[in-house]
Amino acid sequence: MLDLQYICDHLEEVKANCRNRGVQVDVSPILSLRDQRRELITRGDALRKEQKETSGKIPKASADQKPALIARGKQLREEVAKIEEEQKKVEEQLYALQSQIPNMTHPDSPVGRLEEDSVTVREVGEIPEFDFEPKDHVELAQGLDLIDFESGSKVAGHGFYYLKNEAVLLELALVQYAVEKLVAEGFTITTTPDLARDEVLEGIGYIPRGDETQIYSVENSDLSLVATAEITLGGMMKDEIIDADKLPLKIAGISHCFRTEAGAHGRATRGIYRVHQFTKVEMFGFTAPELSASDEYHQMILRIEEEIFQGLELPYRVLDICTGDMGGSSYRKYDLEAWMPGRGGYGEVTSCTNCTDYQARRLGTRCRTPGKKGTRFVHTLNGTAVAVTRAMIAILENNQQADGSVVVPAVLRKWVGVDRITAKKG
RNA sequence: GGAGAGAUGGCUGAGUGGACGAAAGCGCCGGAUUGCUAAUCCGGUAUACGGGUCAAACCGUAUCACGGGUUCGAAUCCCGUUCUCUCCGCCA
Repeated sequence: MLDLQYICDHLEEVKANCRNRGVQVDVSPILSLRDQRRELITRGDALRKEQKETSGKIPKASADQKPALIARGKQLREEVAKIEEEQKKVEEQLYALQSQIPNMTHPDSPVGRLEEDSVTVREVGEIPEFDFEPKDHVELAQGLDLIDFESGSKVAGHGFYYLKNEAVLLELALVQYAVEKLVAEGFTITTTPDLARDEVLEGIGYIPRGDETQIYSVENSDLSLVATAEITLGGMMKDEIIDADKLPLKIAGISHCFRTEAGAHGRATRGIYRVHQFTKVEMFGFTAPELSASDEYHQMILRIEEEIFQGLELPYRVLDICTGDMGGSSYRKYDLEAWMPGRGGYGEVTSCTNCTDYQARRLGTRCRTPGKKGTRFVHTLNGTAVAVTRAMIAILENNQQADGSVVVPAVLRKWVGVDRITAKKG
């Protein structure tokens, strides 16, 4: 969330930003709530001061002074309790309101509401020309016995699948390839929990429970299945103070991602484009709280994402995501969309976001500069290295041959073990 | 899952109802001193919130895992939660 003081001092900018983002929230009450909070704190502090003084006098007081002091102490206790309750209520309202306000936006982010308002920064790679009718990944997978949708549905329902045969090797290869790249880039790699506490989800900006939620939650617990390792990677530093000279922290994680995809019915539901579970290698960053630092990190993540797809020899474009299409935490966001012949268009394969201090404030992740007083909230960033299912679609569809076989990208062959995936005999 | 022990500042660790934001040591910062890769001595060294200020200084409040309770008063007593450790069970 945004800083309360910042919101109050920049009310018009915040309101304009909400409009650009397509977020409907009445920001106005925040000023009076802020003032109410301040007054309650001032009054509470004064009462607590008297309370301390009163109770401090009691041990030294004479026997006939004591009853009056104790009576006053009791009275003060009640008054303090009342004030504290009021303060709690006001702060809850403030928190609820603040949580609805999205992050401020990079001045260069395109303003718009729809996906189409995002701006293509560049297109890289050759879109393949086929001298035959190209298949989509579902048909290809069927011909090559790579994905078992029927068993997936039977066992877990629509949106689940079994990868089989070379598809399994391809998944492992993609993960290995991404990890190898990230290690070379100086990331600390992790495998993260696939579940996380609701408070961590909330800190990152997810709403774990409720009608519209994208999150699977575990009953009778405060745990939810993670939608991305962004949650668990960001959560690592919850309530931590990091030495500023250790920044940026470059951490990556492999996790499964679980999404209910509520409300997404009918939208690209074919195949493994939109599924309830997939494997992903995610980059995360904690940087110094300066835009120069987080911008630089953001560009680095984007470069790595591009290099990963260039290495796979897949055509893609980079989108500068418009104000209306980014999440609440985002200050700026780029997507990579790979060409997917089966859809006859581009499909999102990665995404990278600079959240500035928006997530850090709620997570309580700060940094301290040695020798300087105080702490500041760090900037956080996240980006996809490889989302396995999406990358697999792009590989299968772009690398398909007239005979239905699929050429394995050269960089993955050492793990897949073959140059080409062909139909099984028999 | 069962039994027990524990959680104190950057770290180690004392503190079992009032004089405790908290001893001591280490670390760190500043200074003094000594001809010697260092030692010694002195001083300082948390964070958040509110007020205050151009900015500081400063003032107040809170914080001894977290949340509640008892009490005039809680690091200290009681309850719950989380986490850590030890032993047992189970298990990959």
